[in-house]
Amino acid sequence: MIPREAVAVPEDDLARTVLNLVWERRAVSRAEIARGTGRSRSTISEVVGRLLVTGLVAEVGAGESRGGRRPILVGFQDDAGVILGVDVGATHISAILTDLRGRVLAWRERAHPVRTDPKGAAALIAGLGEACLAEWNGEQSRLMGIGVAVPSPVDPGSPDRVLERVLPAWRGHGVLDRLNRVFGVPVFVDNDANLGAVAERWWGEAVGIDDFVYLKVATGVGAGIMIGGEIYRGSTGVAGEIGHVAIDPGGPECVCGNRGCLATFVGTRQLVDRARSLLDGYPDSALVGTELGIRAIEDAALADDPLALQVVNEAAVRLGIVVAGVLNLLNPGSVILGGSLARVGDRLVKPLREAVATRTLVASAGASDIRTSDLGERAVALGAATHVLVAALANPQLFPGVKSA
Amino acid sequence: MIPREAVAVPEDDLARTVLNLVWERRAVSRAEIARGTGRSRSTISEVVGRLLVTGLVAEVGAGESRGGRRPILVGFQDDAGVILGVDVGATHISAILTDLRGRVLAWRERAHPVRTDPKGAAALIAGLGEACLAEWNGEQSRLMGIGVAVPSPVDPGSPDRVLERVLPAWRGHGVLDRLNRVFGVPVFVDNDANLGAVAERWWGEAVGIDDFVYLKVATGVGAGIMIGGEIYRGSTGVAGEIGHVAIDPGGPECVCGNRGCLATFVGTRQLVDRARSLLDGYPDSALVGTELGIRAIEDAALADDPLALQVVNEAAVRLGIVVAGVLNLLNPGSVILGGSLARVGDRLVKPLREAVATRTLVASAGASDIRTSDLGERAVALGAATHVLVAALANPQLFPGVKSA
DNA sequence: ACACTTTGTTCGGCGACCGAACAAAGTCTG
DNA sequence: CAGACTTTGTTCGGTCGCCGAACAAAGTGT
Repeated sequence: MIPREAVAVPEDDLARTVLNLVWERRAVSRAEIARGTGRSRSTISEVVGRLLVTGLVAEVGAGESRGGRRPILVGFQDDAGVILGVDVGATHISAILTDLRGRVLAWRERAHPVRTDPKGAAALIAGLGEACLAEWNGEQSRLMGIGVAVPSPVDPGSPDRVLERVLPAWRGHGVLDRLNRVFGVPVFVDNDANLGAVAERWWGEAVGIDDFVYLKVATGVGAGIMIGGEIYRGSTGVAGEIGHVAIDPGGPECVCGNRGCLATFVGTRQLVDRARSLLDGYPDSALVGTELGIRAIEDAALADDPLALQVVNEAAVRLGIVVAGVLNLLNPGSVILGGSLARVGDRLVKPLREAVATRTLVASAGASDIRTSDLGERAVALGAATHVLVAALANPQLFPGVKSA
Repeated sequence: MIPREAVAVPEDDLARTVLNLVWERRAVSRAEIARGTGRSRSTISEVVGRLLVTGLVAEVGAGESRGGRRPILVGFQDDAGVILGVDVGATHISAILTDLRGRVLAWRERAHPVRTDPKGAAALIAGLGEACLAEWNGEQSRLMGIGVAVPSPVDPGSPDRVLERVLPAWRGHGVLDRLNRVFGVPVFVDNDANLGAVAERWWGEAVGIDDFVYLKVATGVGAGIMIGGEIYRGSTGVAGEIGHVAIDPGGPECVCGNRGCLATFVGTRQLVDRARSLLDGYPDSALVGTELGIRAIEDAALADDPLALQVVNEAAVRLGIVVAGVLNLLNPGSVILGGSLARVGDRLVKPLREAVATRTLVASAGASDIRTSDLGERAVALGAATHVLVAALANPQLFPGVKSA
């Protein structure tokens, strides 16, 4: 529709600043932009003029008068581009298509043994992505980029686009290159917990919070650490890999070789095993005689089944030990619980808070509230897509139709 | 000597960049600066010209030819200003005077009951500062600013210059205002562990490391967290206050109300108490019959006294539990042990490393080496002074003789 | 109806920065 | 050892981003 052919908005610092301001404020007048950026109205007028032809912003009517002529509102065009987010989990793969405001345009999920069949996973990712685009039914050329979440650390030096040495079994399979070829857009990768944190920071419980920790409790346990509004990856990219924090010196041996790691107590497999071993003590539990699965346990907990609650409780206490350490060390503004276990809500958070209270200073514990995510199972895929949006807002060349001069 | 009267170098971005480059490279040609900053030689020539008249940089001879005319080296003048750093400890106050390269020009220390006598402390700080300046015997007008380390969290929103509500007993005593009035220069404040980390990052074991944790073990235990080369303070300023991490659910009760806090095991008081209770088991120890003090224990440990080594060992294991958590969570490039206990060196680090090894993933533990500081007892005061240097390099207006146009 | 505000545009001008040109002072080659 | 080539640092005219003043348009209040 709109002729969008490599319009010139180079690495223009001011144009980027204005674009970000318009995104944040959704619709804002040129005069307001001038005040917000400290530039003159004449300069802003010129910059906005260049942004208008990219289609990323548009004049969207008049605003309220502030005692004089009514301002022309310049609004960010959320539908100027779409982003694909992919969540590669241990057992499932899901894909999400969003606009530039994080709205979900399409979603697809499929179970897949990711670790043992990387080749099939690559094909499945492409397929789910195609399916999302087909469901959306828009022009494919508006696809800006693809974000991929992997259940594994990433290289902190070059977390972008590259990276094959993530999943050991995936080495050399060129999954990302393939995605790039199939869809013809840049591909970004990061750790799943990190991207869950991104989703919370932009659309969830952590909006406006610069320092917080996102705890993903699903197949495994991992933390995404946001510091100063940016993902913190550590010196070698394994920051937040808290599955192997030792919380019980006399605990069971872990695959990592140590004893009593958090991962020996919390995680899909561990909770199911624990529930099974408790079955005899809870003959009235709804879980007796069923095929035990994590989903069933979570559902049972939501229905206040005593066995399920006991399992959740124990997990909460174990998590609480680690969360207490996090609070004392990092003093985050918030701790957000995500992953499937977050579905049980207060049944997880309440005992966790209690465990934390006995292990932290009032000053640090009081400052950060602990809550569950409400983004649901799509959180990580949404975060993956958002990661691309963040990259584009920092470097508008990634937006469709915006090219350097 | 040099007429230095408010020469014009405003918030000039380029001038600041050039100044920082010259500081880093110590002496560098204009052409080299042009290459390093990406500006043209003509532009750099003009900027350097303005910097020369401030006295912060000077032409310091010719460099090696690279196949053509020999370059004129522009060198940073380390003695263009001096900075006062003050370490307000729990039992001692010390002051240090440094040049702009962290060289110690003078040092003074005195025991003082800081918590119970804030008024006297304020006078003592001023006195020690005056004494340092007198020993140095230079023009007082070259004093750029004062950095103060306090054994208490600071407000993350405004860690600069202000802040009285730090030490409860110090409230409203206007110590900083008084310093400002007496010396007529800006005063900056921060937490002691944070400033210890700053010292390590600029002059110690962490030079070139962006993400690391500094652990100060002295009267109490505290951590300074450096992330991306900047001090991380947390959402309410208590990040790094790890004294009350619970490491032993069955441990002794702590003043904070919880049980088994790190602070109940490690710290001057705790180590001395522990040594006393072990005396009976070590009749051959050199510490038997002496007046037990932390310094004596440290000295004994350095002489391989078995009792002292046992005390250090136990502390190392306790610290190791917390360090392991830090490594798993933050994956820092390094963990640096400071404070008086760091004096014992490998006798602390070796058992600590062992304790850490059984509690961390190979991936994170292997990446970050754990070592002791070699900055000694002056580390924190040095860091306080360095904090002012950092502020000045970010905002050259703070340098003497540099004013806005 | 009038004075006053606010918005958005036009236009002349300032200043930061660049590139070309040049002199000075080196190195390298035959 | 002379001549060709390099590199440095300066000078100088030109470009470009941004500003401020001025203005028309479109509001608000009395």
